[in-house]
Amino acid sequence: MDKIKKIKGFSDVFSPRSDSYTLLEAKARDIFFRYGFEELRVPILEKTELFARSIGTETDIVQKEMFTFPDRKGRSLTLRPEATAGVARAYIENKIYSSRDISKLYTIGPMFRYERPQKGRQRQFQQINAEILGSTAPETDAELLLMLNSFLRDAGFQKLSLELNSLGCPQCRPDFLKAVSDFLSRQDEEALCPDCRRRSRSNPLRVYDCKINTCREQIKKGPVLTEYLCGDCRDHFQTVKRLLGISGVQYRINPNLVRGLDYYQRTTFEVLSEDIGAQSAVAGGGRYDGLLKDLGGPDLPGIGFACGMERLLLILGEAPNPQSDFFIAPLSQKAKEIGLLLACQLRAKGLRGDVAFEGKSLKSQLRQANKQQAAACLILGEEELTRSTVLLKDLSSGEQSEIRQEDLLTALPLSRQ
RNA sequence: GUGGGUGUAGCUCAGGUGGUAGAGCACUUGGUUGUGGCCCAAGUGGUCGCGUGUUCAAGUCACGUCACCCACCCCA
Repeated sequence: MDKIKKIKGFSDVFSPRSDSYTLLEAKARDIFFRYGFEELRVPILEKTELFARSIGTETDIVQKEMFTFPDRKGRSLTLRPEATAGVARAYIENKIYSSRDISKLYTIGPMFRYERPQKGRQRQFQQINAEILGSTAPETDAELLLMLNSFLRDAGFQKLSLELNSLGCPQCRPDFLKAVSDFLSRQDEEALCPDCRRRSRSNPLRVYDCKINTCREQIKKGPVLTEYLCGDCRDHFQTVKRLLGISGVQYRINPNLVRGLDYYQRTTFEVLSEDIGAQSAVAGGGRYDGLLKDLGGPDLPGIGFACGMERLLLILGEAPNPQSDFFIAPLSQKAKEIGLLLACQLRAKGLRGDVAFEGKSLKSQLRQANKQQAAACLILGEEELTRSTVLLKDLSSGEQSEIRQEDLLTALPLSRQ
């Protein structure tokens, strides 16, 4: 029989890696709670049209990166490639806006993109998402970034950098796009790389993001986005920058920061790490004021970010194995019963530990206890049973003493505090 | 979708010019009729990714195929 193997780009996560996820999630929940956010759980499967309409039919994500398939009745479904579309859909469908002006929502879970896997990129990956719906105030942008910053710092990330840009709005961006197109069409085609020649027609803004030196030289002479921002966008961007400044958040303006989802406007940002390979963005997001309306909802604004857990954990490295408080080594059949009952009592008091039921020698049981890094081994032999005691061996000092079973709890050394 | 790299024990890897497999770690047991970590000894464990070909003989050579990794692209 052939073994069934997992599919490309998916992974099985065992402890201690799985513990790292839990810990990171817990930190996010704690910070987000303090910022007044509420958790929203949305489906991971949606109608394909939702993503096509929100992310944009011409984007790479929709064109070639989605897990899309027909259901049993022939309707096209897609495993979500990002969270915002589903959150927006849920917000509209449940008319959340009718009972409150502002909604602060977060959601944590798996996303799916059909890409070639590499370091920091798998086909199923875990994201932490936060969205603020219903406010155009630049203070909202700043607050969201402050929260992201606070979460990342709390989780222990030091060397990350924040890049910021404004993409303008439907009033001013068309002028800029036209200027870019005009500029590119006036350039010598030979000066651009083949990709950029294609981009200059399909998605001119992307040319600004090209890493080829000759393209960079060319685009340096091109129109600058910030000079095309309308008054409102300029003020908005200015305020966001000022608020970040007075809050002590370090950031860098990156006028070439173009994001791959069509719904973004005005504020966009990415958080980058230098230490995790080519896929360096650990978080990213921006404002999407037109999205809800485009999805058939009310004309309300929104802003949000997504945080890639695998990429963050790449920086954090391996978590230590969890330790336990006790390991019970019974030396007879009867002792296994007593051991089971004692373990149950200790666990009821909040301690963690195992009982060995395999009937192995004391020597191998102690080896096992040591391997598990248990703080103490409780030996239950014939002599102990007749006296209703246990032999308590402290595994770090090696000292042991015989104590009464009812005194166990107070006598145990603790592995963790 | 396009490149490049790697597939040998549970893990990390050795195996000049072809002669059907090794180390370290891990695991099990023993060295102590009931005592871990260090040490010592023995033991378990391999269709050498898979297939075809060349050959008396293939882990080693050729072709194909699959998987994984890294990068491009794109993004969390």
